[in-house]
Amino acid sequence: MAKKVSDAGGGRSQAVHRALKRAIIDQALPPGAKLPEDSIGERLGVSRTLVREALVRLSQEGLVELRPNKGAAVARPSLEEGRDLFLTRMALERLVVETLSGNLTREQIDTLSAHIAGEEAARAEHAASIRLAGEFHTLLAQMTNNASLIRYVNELVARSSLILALYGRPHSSECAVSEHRDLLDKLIAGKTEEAAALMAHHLDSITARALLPTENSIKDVLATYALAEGLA
Amino acid sequence: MAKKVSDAGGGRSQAVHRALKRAIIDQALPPGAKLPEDSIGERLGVSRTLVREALVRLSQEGLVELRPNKGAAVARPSLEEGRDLFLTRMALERLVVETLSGNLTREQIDTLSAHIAGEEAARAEHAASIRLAGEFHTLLAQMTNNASLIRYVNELVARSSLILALYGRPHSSECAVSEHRDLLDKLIAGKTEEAAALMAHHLDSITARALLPTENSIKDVLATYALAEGLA
DNA sequence: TGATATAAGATCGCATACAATAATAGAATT
DNA sequence: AATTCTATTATTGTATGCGATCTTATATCA
Repeated sequence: MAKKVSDAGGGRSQAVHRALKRAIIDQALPPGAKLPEDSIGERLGVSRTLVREALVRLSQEGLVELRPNKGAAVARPSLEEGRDLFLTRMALERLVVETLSGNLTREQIDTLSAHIAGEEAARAEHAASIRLAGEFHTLLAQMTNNASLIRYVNELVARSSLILALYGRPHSSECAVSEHRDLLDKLIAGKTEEAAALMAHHLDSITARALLPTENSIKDVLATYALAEGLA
Repeated sequence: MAKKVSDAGGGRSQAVHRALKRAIIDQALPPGAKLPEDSIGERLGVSRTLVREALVRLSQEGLVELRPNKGAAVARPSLEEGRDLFLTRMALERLVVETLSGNLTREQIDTLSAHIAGEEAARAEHAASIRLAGEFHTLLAQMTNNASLIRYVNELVARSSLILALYGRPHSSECAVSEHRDLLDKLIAGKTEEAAALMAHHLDSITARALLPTENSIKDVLATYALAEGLA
């Protein structure tokens, strides 16, 4: 039984997929970045075929755009798409919360606590902080053991990083870690409705920090001019 | 500008994807059916490459299973997956209802009414009836104009047909058409909570008709034996 | 000089070829 | 006859090649 050269498990196409996905989420490949099959394959040591397969998968996940005859690029979701995405996230994460509330095992609680601690520790590093914040949500989803739910939450969280990259404020640490802590407390206590409300508020804050500021800044700009013109 | 030979739009791979998807949903390709790349390609007049691409997409949608080195097959979701799927569907379709309630345009109402009429008309034909029932839900989702929501509802509705094929009762016309009618009425009237409740009940019925009967049938079988043995 | 046309290069769409793995059938052994 | 081993065949995994399409640079004309 000859050992495979070097395969992180599950076929080399999946490896390419994971590599690209990671690069996109970490914003090493920013929204809009061109993704030529040749160069990627060359860089990763695989043929265009496998890159293509990975790109198809990524496009299905909404992380890359596949423009016919014009090549693939990292997706640049519109503001409307961003809004819609967070609405959908809210519906699904409410289900997550409802499923988990009062049903967390000791082990799960420890895992989540440890993760939150990790978030607090990594507060300084911008890149890691973003990733960890997202992982908290996927971790919760994971614990529901609901395959569809897990898949969709994973996808939406991944795409959220694109939204934040495009429209998020530079300095905002996307998720207030304390909100994660509070949410966990409610989940442990089995206060389902309070937990759901917290999750809603939590996602709303993220949305507000990312999507609304654009509108606000317009208003701010106008306010400045209004003042200059003596218009209240 | 030479015209393309015959392409229903958007690349031939997508055409293969649509063809297979349709065949799966119509249950022409039942759950578990093997999907060899070259026979499909031969039949559809394309190379394995394109078939492969379509299969990858379908696997991402949860309609086919991609067993490494062992070929693709139409997915055979477990009962648990079925349960989870309908739970997730419920969360998303609740959002659909909330979004639409009281906001349907005259045109949309007409479209939906016409569709329901179509469902009533096709009540006899088993295959068409299944498809139309699903399309009612995707039609509703479409009207939200929420891209993520649309995609996920489409996916889940498609997969639902697999669940029903596997675990559904032979004669049950999956969706009671009257429930669609009632739901539409509530949506028009803007009675959001009632509409949501109706949708929940509607999906619950489907679940019950599909998932629970398996347990019931076991009981039925046991009942038969019980009778034969003079028990109960 | 600026705009348009045209040719060169890069990149994609798709088919095909070959290697690797699994499935199958047949022979040999017990 | 049943079972294991082996050879054959079918099917998948991946790379590569060629024609088509897009992109760009260069040249031509107003």
